[in-house]
Amino acid sequence: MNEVAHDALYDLRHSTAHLMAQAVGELFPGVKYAIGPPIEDGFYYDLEFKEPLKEEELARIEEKMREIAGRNLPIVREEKERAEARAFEEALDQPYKVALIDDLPEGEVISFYRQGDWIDLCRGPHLPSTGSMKHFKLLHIAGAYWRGSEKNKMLTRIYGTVWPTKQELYDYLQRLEEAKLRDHRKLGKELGLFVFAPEAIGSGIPLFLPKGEMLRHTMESYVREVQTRYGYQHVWTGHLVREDLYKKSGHYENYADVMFPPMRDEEAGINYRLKPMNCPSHMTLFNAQYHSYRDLPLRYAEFATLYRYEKTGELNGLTRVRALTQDDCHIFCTEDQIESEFALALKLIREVLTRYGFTDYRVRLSLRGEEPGGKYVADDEKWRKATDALRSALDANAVEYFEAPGEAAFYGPKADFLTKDALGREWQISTIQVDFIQPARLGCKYIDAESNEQTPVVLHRAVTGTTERFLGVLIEQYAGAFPFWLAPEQIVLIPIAERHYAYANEVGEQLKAAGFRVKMDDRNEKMGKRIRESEMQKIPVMLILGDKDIENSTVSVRRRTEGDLGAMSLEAALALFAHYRDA
RNA sequence: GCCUCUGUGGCGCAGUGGUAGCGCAACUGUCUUGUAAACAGUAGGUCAUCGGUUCAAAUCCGAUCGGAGGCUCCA
Repeated sequence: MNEVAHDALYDLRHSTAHLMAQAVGELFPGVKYAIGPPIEDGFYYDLEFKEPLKEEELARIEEKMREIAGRNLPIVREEKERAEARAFEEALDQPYKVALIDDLPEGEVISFYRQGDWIDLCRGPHLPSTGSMKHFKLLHIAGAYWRGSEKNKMLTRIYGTVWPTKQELYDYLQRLEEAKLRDHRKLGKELGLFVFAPEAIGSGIPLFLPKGEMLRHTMESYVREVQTRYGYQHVWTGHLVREDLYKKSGHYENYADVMFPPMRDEEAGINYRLKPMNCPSHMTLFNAQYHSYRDLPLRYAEFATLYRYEKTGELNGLTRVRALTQDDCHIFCTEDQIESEFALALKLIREVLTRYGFTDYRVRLSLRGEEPGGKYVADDEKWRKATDALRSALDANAVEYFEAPGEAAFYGPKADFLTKDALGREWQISTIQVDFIQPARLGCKYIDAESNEQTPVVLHRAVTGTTERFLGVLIEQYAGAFPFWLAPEQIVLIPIAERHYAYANEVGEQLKAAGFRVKMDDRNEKMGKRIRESEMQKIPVMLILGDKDIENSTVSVRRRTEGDLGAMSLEAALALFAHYRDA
């Protein structure tokens, strides 16, 4: 959940959540209240209704809210003793509030806020009265588990937004509309990048059209080139793995239900799994050869398509799929090398994210939860070492981060890079993880300077994370208008009439020879129409070729969104495009 | 998986009880084009699927499948 600054806007949103709760209470007597906090851009309230709430009721609730706001009720704080507070909520038949009171630490003041005859347990603060809440809108209904646990009852959550002025509300709603226009699922269809075919192929498995695959290819080539430059070696480990390996590594215990069902080789009595992660495979590769301390650090990288049986409700366009391609890497090193290897991985990640124009990300240090046990491997000493190593590496590299207990992998803590999609949803892209556990479980060894066997530490690292998700977020970031180097079609040739086709082909061949991705649009359509469609397909450069160009041996360059750049020689155009490609 | 919403030709949409319509795309023809949409014509849909209510269902009800927004999960 996003932390929200405690300011005037926070109070407005918090108070509007109360206003909504009061309206709901008047319209639906007997409704039970859970929690209703302000969030980024708005607020919500979790409620338990006797009957399911229909979306069309939101308008009625809004209307009632306006009426209550119109009464301009003063909002008054009241404090009660614990026993009194508890008895009060019990008398109101508000079990969630009673539970919240029981959770409050001893000695804490228990406060309530009253507006008219409606009252709610709340820490506050709030606006002085209901009259100043004017510019709000209820957005949608969702289910949400009480206390965020799927073991608990599902409550009804109503989301709303509120702003100090009418203009700000309008602007916000406009932003939401504009965000929908850059939705990667919509753009993927419009630009012909990828499709889903749930009936034929299955849910959550994207199929890439030629332009989408060109993007994938460009992205992969680029990362491969960077990784090679940073001393990584690329490996390949296939798609099927014996199930036993995951029992050894600990993945089976934690993720059996997120793996696709096993394929059974009856004759050999062996179960195979579609590979859901690479670590055990890379460690098996490591174990296939003897290693001296001189070999370390050893960096195995792979672009590997993994299969995870994500629950249907969790699938989301390209950002959450069942077939995902990770640019995964496992760095085998000594404890002494952790910090320098982390720094190197960090440098690589920053270089790549910068190339893609990603500046808006934050770093989460994902730690083991408060309560040991659960999925986490129990070895306090190793966790302490791994956590210290990660923290000091982050500090040494002056990385700003926030800590998130309970977000670690079962085998160790991680530094995750999070970025947002068009709708403000946060997605993990890059990650660096420290693992003292799996190498020991899988028997990884190297020989140290004194000829003794040692267990290496493994850093898990992904740069773009998964190609599919990264591409999804990238499409939204650029609104489908990729920079020249990434654009699946970089240059489109538009010969004006049939007699210019031969010249256009000649120009096209020279551009292709220079390594550019060129498309010929020689359809029998008006030039204006072909320009329009190229603009909408977000092709960065258009070359118009007509009588004047043939006569003067030129090409007429049009840059998308910028318009006509005029005629120039092909040599000048090639130099210009080379400049675009490197920019 | 859970809650709410949703499913009409390739795409975007209209049609709330009397057996489907528009725009774009496609196809054919005419036009041979100088920087964001030439003109005319043609073809294309068992209204997601299955079942029910009704004289009659795209329309009402139920189930299933898919999609969306959340929740949970995310090696």
